[in-house]
Amino acid sequence: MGQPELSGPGFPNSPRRRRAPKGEGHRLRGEIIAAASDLLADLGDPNQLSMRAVAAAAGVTTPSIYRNFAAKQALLVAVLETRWAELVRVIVEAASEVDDPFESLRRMGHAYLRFAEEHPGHYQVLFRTAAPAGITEGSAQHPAAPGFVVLVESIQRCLDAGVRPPAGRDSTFLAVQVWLFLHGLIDLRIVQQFPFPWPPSETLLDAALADLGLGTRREGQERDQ
Amino acid sequence: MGQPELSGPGFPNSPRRRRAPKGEGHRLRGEIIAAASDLLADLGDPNQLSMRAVAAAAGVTTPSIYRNFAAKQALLVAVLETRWAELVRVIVEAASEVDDPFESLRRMGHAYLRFAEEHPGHYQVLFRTAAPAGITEGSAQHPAAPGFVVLVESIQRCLDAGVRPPAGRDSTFLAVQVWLFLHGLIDLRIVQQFPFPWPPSETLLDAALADLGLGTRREGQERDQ
DNA sequence: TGTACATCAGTGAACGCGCGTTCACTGATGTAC
DNA sequence: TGTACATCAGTGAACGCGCGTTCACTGATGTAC
Repeated sequence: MGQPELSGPGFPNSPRRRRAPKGEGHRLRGEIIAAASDLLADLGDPNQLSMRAVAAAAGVTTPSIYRNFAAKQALLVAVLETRWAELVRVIVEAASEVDDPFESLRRMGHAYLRFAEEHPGHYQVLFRTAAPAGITEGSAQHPAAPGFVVLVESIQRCLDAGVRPPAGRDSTFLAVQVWLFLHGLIDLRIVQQFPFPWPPSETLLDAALADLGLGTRREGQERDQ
Repeated sequence: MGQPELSGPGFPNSPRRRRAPKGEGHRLRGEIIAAASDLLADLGDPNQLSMRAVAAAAGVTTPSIYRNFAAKQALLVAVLETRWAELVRVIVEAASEVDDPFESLRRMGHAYLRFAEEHPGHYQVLFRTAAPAGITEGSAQHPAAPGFVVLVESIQRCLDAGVRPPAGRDSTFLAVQVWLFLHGLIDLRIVQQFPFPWPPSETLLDAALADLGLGTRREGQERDQ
């Protein structure tokens, strides 16, 4: 019982999409980005994303996409920008939840983990797609830059609180260490789903922070010089 | 001047491949694996590898591949097996170069880094391709297993030498930490070529080992209990 | 030593498919009179 | 208020391409006699 759902463009009796008022054709643009983003969340690979699938998900025929995006690459760039903004927003929010710099850093890391767990396809796409056109070697203009800056600042606040890091490490070096560890964990465990009896992600992250002297210690503090 | 090189199957005047003696058709099998492996070293993505390209690189027409491999997937599995074996071989060799457990561990890590730097496409493929058929959740049968075991043993030797690791960590946990860090570094820096002013890889690795109490220290040792 | 024949490694052509993209078209929306 | 017309968001059909795979075939290798 229940007809298979044959509707949308391309199917018999498909109702034509109600066309947008003049000058507001760009409304569809947002819907296309959202549709492509949703599909990428599952696929995790831009090569697997077809313009036909995006069109179908947006409830539109394929050529309609080309009114809003010159080519597939342009659509991908637009999706990437929204996903980067989302990731940065999530970790900045998490970091500003509390005042204690160590707890703040910890929450950032956990938020980063959670983003990857909840949207593995997006995490993959963020790092696996060539940087948007116009962004070259310098890291300053990369959409990841604001997020990394927040991490460095968060660690600097811990250092300012009196932590003595291992010899010769500044906040940038420590940020790189934290980021690499988190990325390795996410990529192997969540993205590649490498079969392995992994310890809990939170345990691993907290251990890594503790090893760098950035853990949230409740006793035996050596934070004061 | 100089004719464009039009030779090989499919081109005019192409010399037919000299056929192998009877019963030795499997000789071609090895050449196909080698050709596919070479191509993957550059591509880093099995989806980008075409059977036509493999055939051309092996100096043979496409259908010839199907005498040796039932399908593309079977060829990929065969390539993966050779690449995993190579990676394990390289790190085992590096670890056995010296007796000192700390220096041995350090050399393993550097060998792992070097493999990824020299064959980024292969490193990518090892972790990005679904495990060969028949290998499921248990990690024991995964081709990476022997390599990981060597890492755990190497770290255990350091612990046996008297190192006190951070509270409650055993050699397996420490091995996971080292591996995740290395993988994160390799994936972001070498595979994804993420634009960033990276510190030298060796510096990062040595710092990570030192943080875990596994560094090669020349003075101020606290290894003895 | 010579000839007829079976084997099977490798070939050339073609299959059906999904892809990104293009094109001429349709018809609701909005405006001019 | 009513009608003719311009605009342009969205459509349906098709393009050329590269892909994995299949098929009937070719012809050198090796063997039987």
